[in-house]
Amino acid sequence: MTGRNITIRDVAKIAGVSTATVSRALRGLPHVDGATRDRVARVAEELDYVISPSASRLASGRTGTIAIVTPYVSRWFFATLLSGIDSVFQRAGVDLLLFGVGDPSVSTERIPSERRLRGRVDGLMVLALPAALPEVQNLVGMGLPVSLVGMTASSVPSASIDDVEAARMATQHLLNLGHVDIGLIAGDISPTEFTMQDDRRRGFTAALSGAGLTHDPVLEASGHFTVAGGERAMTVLLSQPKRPTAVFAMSDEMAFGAIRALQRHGLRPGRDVSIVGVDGHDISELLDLTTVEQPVAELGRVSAEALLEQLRTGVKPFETNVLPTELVVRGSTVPSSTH
Amino acid sequence: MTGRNITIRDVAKIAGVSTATVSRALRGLPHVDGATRDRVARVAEELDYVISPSASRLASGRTGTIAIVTPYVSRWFFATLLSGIDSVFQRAGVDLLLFGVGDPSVSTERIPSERRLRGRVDGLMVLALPAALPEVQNLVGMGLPVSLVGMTASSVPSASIDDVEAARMATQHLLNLGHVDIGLIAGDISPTEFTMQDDRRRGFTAALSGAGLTHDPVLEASGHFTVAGGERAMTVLLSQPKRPTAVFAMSDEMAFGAIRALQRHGLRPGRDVSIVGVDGHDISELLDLTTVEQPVAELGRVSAEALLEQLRTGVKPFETNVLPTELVVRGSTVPSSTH
DNA sequence: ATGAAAGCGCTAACAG
DNA sequence: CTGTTAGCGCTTTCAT
Repeated sequence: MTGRNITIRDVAKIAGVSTATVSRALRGLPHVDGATRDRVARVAEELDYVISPSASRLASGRTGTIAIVTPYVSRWFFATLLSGIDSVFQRAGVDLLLFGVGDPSVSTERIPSERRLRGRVDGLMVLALPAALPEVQNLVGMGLPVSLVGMTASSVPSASIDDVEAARMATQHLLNLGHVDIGLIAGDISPTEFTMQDDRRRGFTAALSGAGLTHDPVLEASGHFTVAGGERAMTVLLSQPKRPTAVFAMSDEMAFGAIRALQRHGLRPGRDVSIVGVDGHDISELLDLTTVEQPVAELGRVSAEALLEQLRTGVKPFETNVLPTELVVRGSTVPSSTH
Repeated sequence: MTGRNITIRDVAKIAGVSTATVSRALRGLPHVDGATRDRVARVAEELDYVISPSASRLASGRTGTIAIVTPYVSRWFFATLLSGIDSVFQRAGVDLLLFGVGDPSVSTERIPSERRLRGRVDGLMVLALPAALPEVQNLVGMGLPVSLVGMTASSVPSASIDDVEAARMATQHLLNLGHVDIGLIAGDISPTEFTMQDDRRRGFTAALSGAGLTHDPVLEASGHFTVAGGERAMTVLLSQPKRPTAVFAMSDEMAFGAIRALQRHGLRPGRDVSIVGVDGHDISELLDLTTVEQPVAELGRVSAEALLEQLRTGVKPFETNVLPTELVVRGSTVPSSTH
């Protein structure tokens, strides 16, 4: 449209300096005279000049881009993480490359290969993917700076919550209310290598043990971490001779489904069966669901900052950030009536 | 780690051809002998060679990347759009650059400037931003291929629903149930240039007119398109002498808030006040909310495909895709008791 | 069908 | 503090 694009050379010529100086001046590098810097800046401004990213990248070897590898992009937890991550990198002027890879228990083929990423990004963030998956291990081990959220791997920076503790808190809350027959809506029956799930189960059983109880397998059903799954799971639990008086759902979305199942059976959460979840989903307050809140956007932010740090200093922050969770009591949990 | 990166030259040398041929062969360009192509492919494979994106971009002028400019990334509507868009471009091997710009009525400074985008992306998608904003007009007018979702602009491809019709359907449903005192929970009081809102209001009033009614301003409150806002709006409506027997909320999230307000007042949606929303939010079924569903992920997909088409053929698809909406009746709307 | 060669626009030593 | 000079690794005419 407007003829040839303007390049660093145009700026250099008009400002009466070399391209190298323009480059230094515009990037805020040291060893540039103040007056020179100003002049260059002014000329660049006037010409509406922008550094060509492709050229800059080719010459410098840096991409100014990081990849985000996530199973889902639209589900609440991931979308919220994403917004936290986005806020950090946007401020830093780093571009985000989004890789939605789908449910890893269904297929892992969309997890980008090392080849796909190398030379394309300066670093990557991996969100709540099973660390044990070979594809994920490749990502983490490829030498690029990495930061994790909702998962951990040895000597890789990460941000997550203490899932054992979160589940323990939720369960302990039910115990404190006098419940004994406590049901569990877990994620998936198949033994994936997904630690989060194991951790939450461990917290659940630990709380029971602490109260001198043991987990009756009859009181457990799988909710696949979805609303629909939670509903099915609760329905199963309700159709048994031994009904739980309270249920711990491993996620709020499954708890939503459980609430729905109760309503379908003419039962009311709280009054008839107590329900507690984990997450602090947007909608939980609306549904009056007791839950253990985790600071989701903050998890994204913290992990993003760890990666940014690494990108800037070149030093790998060795840290595993564990953020606090909080029990928020609402109407879905009440004292056991047999109490 | 493994010494120097391998380049196109390595492949060329080993395959015994020129770099030009390697380039053609690997990109599937014509005028390459079948045998040659195979040999090159094999060598590249063995060497685990990948075209350097930066170099390729610099040389070709194409980026293989498109920008997504969206007010929010974590809110349901946008996250769902994003997943639809992502599915299209990921299959096409196009990278997504995410620009979360925040609520445009609060600040527009994060909307990327033309400078920030030029040379950085081959095209862009703009999601449900007020088309009248100067910053948005800049984006759309900068000459890059553009595709819109949830908004329209003359001679720019887009995908959206008929907001007038959606609102009309919702309102007509209430009228059909015998309601007369119908409240409106609108988005924002300030007259932004955001067409969606105006359209939905127009559909609302049109339906009323069709029934020989007029919209009483006393029955309107603003819900700011959020759950909390919807709750406040409904509370206002309930505290007036003239209470509506039914309410049309311009979005499901506002309807959720309205439901919550009803509950707080000891009222039940449906039985006491009928509520209908627009969106088809994930949670609507859970809350038994009657709503006019729009195909959100599909909107993203359709618009993404329009952009892809444009990128590939260079021809601008002139079309404004209007996708159908559907009234889904649930328990939150019942016949007027005065009927 | 293939090769030679000229860039793409910038950065990074190295000199000065 | 500033300029010179090689590239970065590919794509793309233009020849052959």
